[in-house]
Amino acid sequence: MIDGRMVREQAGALREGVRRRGSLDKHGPLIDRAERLDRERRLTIQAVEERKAARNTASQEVARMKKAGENADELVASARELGADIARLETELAASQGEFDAILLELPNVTLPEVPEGDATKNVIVSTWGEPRAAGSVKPHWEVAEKLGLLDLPRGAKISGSGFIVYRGRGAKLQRALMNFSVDLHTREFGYEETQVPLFVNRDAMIGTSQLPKFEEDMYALRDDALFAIPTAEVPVTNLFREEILDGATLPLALTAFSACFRREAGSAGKDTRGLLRVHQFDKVELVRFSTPEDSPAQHELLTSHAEQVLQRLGIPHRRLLLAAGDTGFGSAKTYDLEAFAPGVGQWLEVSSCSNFGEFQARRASIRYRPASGEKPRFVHTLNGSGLGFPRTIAAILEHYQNPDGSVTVPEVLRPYFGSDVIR
RNA sequence: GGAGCGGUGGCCGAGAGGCUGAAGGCACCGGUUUGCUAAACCGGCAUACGGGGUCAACCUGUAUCGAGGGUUCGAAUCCCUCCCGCUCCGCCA
Repeated sequence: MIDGRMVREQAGALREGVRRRGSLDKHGPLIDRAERLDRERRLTIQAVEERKAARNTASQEVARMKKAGENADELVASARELGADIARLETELAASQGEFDAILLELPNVTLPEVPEGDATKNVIVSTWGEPRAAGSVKPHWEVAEKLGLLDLPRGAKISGSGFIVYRGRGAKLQRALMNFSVDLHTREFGYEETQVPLFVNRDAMIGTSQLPKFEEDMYALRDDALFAIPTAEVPVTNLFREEILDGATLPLALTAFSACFRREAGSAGKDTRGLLRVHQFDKVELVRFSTPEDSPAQHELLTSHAEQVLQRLGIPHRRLLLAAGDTGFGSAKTYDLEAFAPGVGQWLEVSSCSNFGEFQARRASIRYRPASGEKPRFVHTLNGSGLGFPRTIAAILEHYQNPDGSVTVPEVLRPYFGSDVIR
């Protein structure tokens, strides 16, 4: 969340931030309201604390008088009145403070200056890698997959619903090869610590990484246990250090996690949902980094390059997009999307989204670091990106590596993990 | 699921209605001293939010002893609910 102090000291920057996202109409009035609440809140704080100070001195005087054997009844009575006053003011304070806090949770992060303003049409293609095959020159992945027996979509729909994928045989194995290859790459070459984390997390964790309260309808929830299925391993991994103060010397921290991810995709029914394009449950390797504020822009480039490396080693043509403010995620200050080209469906598919959250998540989750012994704790910057999301990566492989006879060549780096060089 | 015990500052650990923002120790920082390392001694050492201010270092108020409520003039201390940990029993694997 943004710093509450910004409401008082930099309301203009906040307004400019939401304007660049194209949501001034929606968030502007919230900022106005927050400014009023902040003034109200501080006046009430003063009033409450004045009375508490008076009560504290009175209480001490009562203690003194009783010890001296004097009658303190009168003072006790007046202190009791103060207490009633305090209770009333505290109710007021809780109301304005509560509303103020709720607004803070609703306000998106302010994007960095280099992020273009406007909606997705203003996204910038930063770079392109590889030679995409002509759109429509090959069959869409679902046709190849069906012919080769890699996916069983009807049975997935039968046991869980559409958007729940059953991988079979070499389809399942391809996924496992992808997992082992990527985790090995990130741990061996790029220095990430491998983690395995819970797939269900509590509400505090979801708030910490800013999935909640805004996007509750997109989450699967186990209401009996007050747990949510994670939409990405970003949630458990980033929250690992919630309410902790890290030793500055350990930064930057780099963690990776392979996990299943669960998304209800409410509101996107029927949109790009064929085959592996948009599913409710999928596997992904996530990269998470924690850094100092000064270092986070460089860490962001580094993390994005790690995700890109996966695509390059796989030999899949792809491009990097700098998302415009309006297309940048709620909590992100800057996001690169990596898109792989899938010639069968003729589309660029988002396979990774690499974001620098600044201190937005760290503030919510209270993840701090001490720069050096004796110094004050500061919020870390959190970053994460997928490296990569598997269904769309598999879609890209099945299309890019498709041969005229309908077989699919296995990318070279996967062969040691997959066990053969072609799926036919 | 049942029973018992426990949760206090960066860490360990006292305290059992007012004298406790919290003894003592460790760690850490500054100083003195010994030719280096080490030791000894002295001093310092929480966070958040208000207010004031020649506004990053100063003064002042409030809150914080797992969380949230309650009793009281006053709660780390008493009561209730919840969370977490440990031990034992039961249940499931």
